[in-house]
Amino acid sequence: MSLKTTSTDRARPGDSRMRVGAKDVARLAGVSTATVSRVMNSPEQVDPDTRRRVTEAAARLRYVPHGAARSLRSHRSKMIGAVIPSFDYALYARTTSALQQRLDERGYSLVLAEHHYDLGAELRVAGQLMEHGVDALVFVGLDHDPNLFGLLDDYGRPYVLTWGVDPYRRHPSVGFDNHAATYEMTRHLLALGHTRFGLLSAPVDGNDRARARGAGMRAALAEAGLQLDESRVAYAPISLAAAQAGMERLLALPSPPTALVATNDVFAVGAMMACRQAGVRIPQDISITGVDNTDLGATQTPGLTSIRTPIIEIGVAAADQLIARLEGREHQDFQSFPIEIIHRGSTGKPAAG
Amino acid sequence: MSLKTTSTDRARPGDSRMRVGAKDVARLAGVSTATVSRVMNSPEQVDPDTRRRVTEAAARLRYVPHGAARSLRSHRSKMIGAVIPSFDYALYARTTSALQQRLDERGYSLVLAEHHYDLGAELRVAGQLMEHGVDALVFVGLDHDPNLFGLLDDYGRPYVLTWGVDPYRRHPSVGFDNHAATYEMTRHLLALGHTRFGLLSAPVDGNDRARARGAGMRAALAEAGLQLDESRVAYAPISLAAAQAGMERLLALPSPPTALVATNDVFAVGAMMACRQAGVRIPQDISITGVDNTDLGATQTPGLTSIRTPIIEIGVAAADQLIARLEGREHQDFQSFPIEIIHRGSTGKPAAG
DNA sequence: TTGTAGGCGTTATCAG
DNA sequence: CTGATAACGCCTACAA
Repeated sequence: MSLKTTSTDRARPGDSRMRVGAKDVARLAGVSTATVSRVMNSPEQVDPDTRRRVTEAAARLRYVPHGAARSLRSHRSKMIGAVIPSFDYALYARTTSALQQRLDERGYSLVLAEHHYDLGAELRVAGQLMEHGVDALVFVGLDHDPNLFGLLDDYGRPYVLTWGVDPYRRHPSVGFDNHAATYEMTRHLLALGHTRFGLLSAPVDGNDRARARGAGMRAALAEAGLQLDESRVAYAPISLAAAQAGMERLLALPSPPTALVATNDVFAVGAMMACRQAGVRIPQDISITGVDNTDLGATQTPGLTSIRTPIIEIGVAAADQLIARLEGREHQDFQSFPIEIIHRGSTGKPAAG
Repeated sequence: MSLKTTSTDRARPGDSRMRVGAKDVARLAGVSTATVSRVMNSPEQVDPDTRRRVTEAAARLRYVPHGAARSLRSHRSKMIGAVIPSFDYALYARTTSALQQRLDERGYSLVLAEHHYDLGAELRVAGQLMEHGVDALVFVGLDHDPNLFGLLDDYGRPYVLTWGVDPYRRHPSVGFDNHAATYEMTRHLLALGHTRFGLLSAPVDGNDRARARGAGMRAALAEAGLQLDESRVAYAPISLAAAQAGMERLLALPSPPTALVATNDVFAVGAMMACRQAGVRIPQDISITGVDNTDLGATQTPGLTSIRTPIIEIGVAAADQLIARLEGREHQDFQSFPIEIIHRGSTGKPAAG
């Protein structure tokens, strides 16, 4: 049995463990609870003098409204749910940070869940967020368990997909063109004269971003009459060590690539490490490119050529869209932000011969 | 009387906008709502056959319990709140990720807020989390607005401070010895023969970690009969650019440091960039050390000597402690994890003469 | 093992 | 502009 002070002690003076409720504020201010509620939710409807009395009483008692009761009655929780692959990954962390800041400015809180690239887990945690009564939901990517959309439909509240724009316009989404990112990058490498390409990618299953990025590269190659040799493709979960291991395999090939496209900066830096250890010079022996333009890549020697993606913009736009929808204001269901190659020292012409 | 569409109506196209409630499940399973509730919350009290019927009915109707109603009645929301400085910062993101994973395993969700190093904002968002009815709270660091603890006391629910251990044992806390981190690092640099030290630190106001790390360095120097020249100290907000600017100032001094202690890896890498641009060689001209042993530092050339801090352990321990307290199980209020120097190429003996 | 019934604290409705 | 009152959907005694 617990030795904790029990709630029966609350009768004792000075040990008032009772929660302060609207009723207490109402009594102190000499009004009804309805008026207290109005002061909290639509102050303009209340006489300034009454309002002041209530505000003071609330402050004096340190009244904190009971969110659950409010949600139950009003069907609004002032919470937004977000399900992301992992925020032990700089990108999603930054987007999520932007999202949270924007929500906070508008008086919303963020309930966050990860799924670690398991779409079944994503479905499960999305259900938990609905259980908590979030007013709207944010997801990453376009690939999801088919049941997710049924669940969302039942739930009947706004949601938005991020980091990609649904080409079929079935689901509101904000992001950028993942396909174009690697397409442009590959064009850049082709222009430098490369013909032997390698690809370091995240597993594409359930990951539309990785899939689109791989496709973008292949499209650019096809336009140049080239085809990606599948033996020069390595898949790895997003971690430096895994990327490094994948790159070691590519370097050990009889004729390794002279240009490596990594689908994100973490992979690119892992590849750089493998090159350093193997004595392969960048960019003299191999050019390496990333996507997302993170600090990790920018601070390498040489600096990593990468694609700047709208990491912050996505978070802000997602927040703005959802809040606009919740408040019945105008909004855009689909938004695609521009991207841009950032040239640094990790790319160059292939070695002659 | 309820006007809810019954389960037979739900096939009707387009009209099923009514939320499915326990009542609907009860009707379909031929039991009372009390039994539905029992199946959800204490299944072992229900006859296996009844349980199965209810479970099936719930699945069929895709019943999602209404968390707000549950919270209101049961005083448990199954949500844990965390307030962190920023998760656009790899460290806190990783700790938070570990925290979230652990909570998820135990059936809790995470409500997250940032304060961007503003203790007033921290107090405010903590109040919001309480409003949402979180069952417990996690904070970063030992420095907080004095009113925060009053608020927490009113709230009467568990909380834990992280990334430091309260020396006075006033507040449950899990972390490590920030003072020791830079103390050990400075000893290492002293042993290499350095005497002219620089410090690159976060602003110490309201940031006990930064303060303790600065103090640890000064303590080691004092033991060696040295004193840190305040002109060789630069303060910067946590960003590469700010750190770089701070380091540029130190490098421009008449006699710049031969050893730089940065209070975290981001600062150290910013300093490295400033050195590269200024043509200052690492470690021949200057040794640089970080704290936290992040990928960012590990992948630099040369690799950054840093202190491994218990980033993951803190998150797991915080989750475990709070859940144990919520469930009335045994737990440790105070936990300090070990740290360790990771030697890489960024440190060496000072140039002769 | 299961059902009945009341209320958690707030807000929406309606009347004054 | 303000007050009285009835839900919101669930859980928990208590009774059967």
